[in-house]
Amino acid sequence: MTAVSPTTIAERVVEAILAQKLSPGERLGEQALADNFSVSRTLVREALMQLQARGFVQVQPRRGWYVVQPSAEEARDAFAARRIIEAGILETAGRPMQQVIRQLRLHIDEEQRAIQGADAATRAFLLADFHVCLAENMGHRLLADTLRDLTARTTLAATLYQSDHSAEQSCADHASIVEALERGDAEQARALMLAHIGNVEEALETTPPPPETAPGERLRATLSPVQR
Amino acid sequence: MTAVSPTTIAERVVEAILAQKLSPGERLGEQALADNFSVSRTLVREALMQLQARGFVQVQPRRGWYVVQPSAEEARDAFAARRIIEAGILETAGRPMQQVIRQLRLHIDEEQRAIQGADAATRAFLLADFHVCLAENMGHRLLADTLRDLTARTTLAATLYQSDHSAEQSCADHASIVEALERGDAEQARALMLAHIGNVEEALETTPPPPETAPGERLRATLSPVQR
DNA sequence: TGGGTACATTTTGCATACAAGAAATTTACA
DNA sequence: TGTAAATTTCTTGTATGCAAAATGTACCCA
Repeated sequence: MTAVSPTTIAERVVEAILAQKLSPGERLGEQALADNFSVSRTLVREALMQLQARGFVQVQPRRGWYVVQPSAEEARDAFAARRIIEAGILETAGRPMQQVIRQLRLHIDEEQRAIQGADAATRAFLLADFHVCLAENMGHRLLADTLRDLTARTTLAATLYQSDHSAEQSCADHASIVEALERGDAEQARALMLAHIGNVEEALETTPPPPETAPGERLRATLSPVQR
Repeated sequence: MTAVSPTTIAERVVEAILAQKLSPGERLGEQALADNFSVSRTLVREALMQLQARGFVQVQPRRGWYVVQPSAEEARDAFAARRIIEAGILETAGRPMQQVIRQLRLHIDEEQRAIQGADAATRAFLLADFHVCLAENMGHRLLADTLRDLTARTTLAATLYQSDHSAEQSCADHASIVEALERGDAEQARALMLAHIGNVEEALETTPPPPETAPGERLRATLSPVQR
């Protein structure tokens, strides 16, 4: 297998979380991960420390590492943060957005293909990635990084609180946002984005089944790089 | 010495960076840090991986770890991100802010004391921390974390590009922002915040002396917890 | 049968050992 | 004396070893 740095491992785990191959609350055994990537626990631990700093995993001392299980409040926090950042990005949308719009359209095409063909894993990943792409293409690299983490958190919350929000709906929302941008109507794009985030947030069940204390073992061997 | 976890080490290093005890571009030797904290390189590496994920340090493979040296473009990016986030936070400022304002006033008092008495280190730290406090007190914990990293970056840029912006001016800006909030004039607060960030950004020399390739060795022993 | 204690197993936390690459220094030679 | 090759030293990258804590299991006794 090709060389695996701690950063690579961290990436793979994030992909797996976003693609719902790792559920919130799931335990991440150091040795299990090490075996999976054919490296020593040292590298795994370094990767996990990175992910801890980014808020993807928590560690309970001497107990183990767990995929974060956002509380309802933390989920609301993440949505609130996203609203501020994404609205802000669209507010400052300048004129020359030909290239941006082209890129986003390509992304939406990908989303649509995924909705028809691919698994829920890839769908969720792409739907979240749209927001990251938007930020990146608008020239906000740092905010794109932040959004990558925030969308991961909201996606996690969606699986945890059994969202029934449809991928089709999200994809349609994305399309109308891009249309507004194309018309040069940044204000409308902003409004649509806020509505979209609101829809997704409201699709979460407000009173969830008490987050099962995750006996979900088995670290599915599916930590391979995301196939798109 | 009391127990030092990787996270503790990371915190100390961040404090040292914010307090300008570590300059941008400065090399961080693993062994040097390990000796400093009386731990093994393992813990230091784990801490550095955390800091890498948060954008505080870079690693050049087989060469070493360095405090990030934001390019002019990256600095602009960080300011842009801060504008979006901080303006967004003030935009959504609700009514009941008694407690928030009290806290912020206390912080400003601290800033003023630091301006008269303390070293440049503590001053810079507190001035950046104001923005983190604001976010935190407004209930945006996640954005507060993000701002901690972003303000660190802009502070770094300020030392790197020889900002001549005065601490007094910043502190006065902070005070007028809080005053606007107290009047319930969120829109004004937002405008003042944008102006404040703009002032700080413009104080950076646009064409800096080519960032000296940092022969700055010597990892000052001053990684002790910040004294305030 | 139920409960509690002792023992075994597993897993994390941390240090250390060792290999490999980069930089610094010395040596060789023109 | 200056440049290039060779060697030494330093530093990072990764694995492994060991101790401590937590969990699981067997056993004993009432």
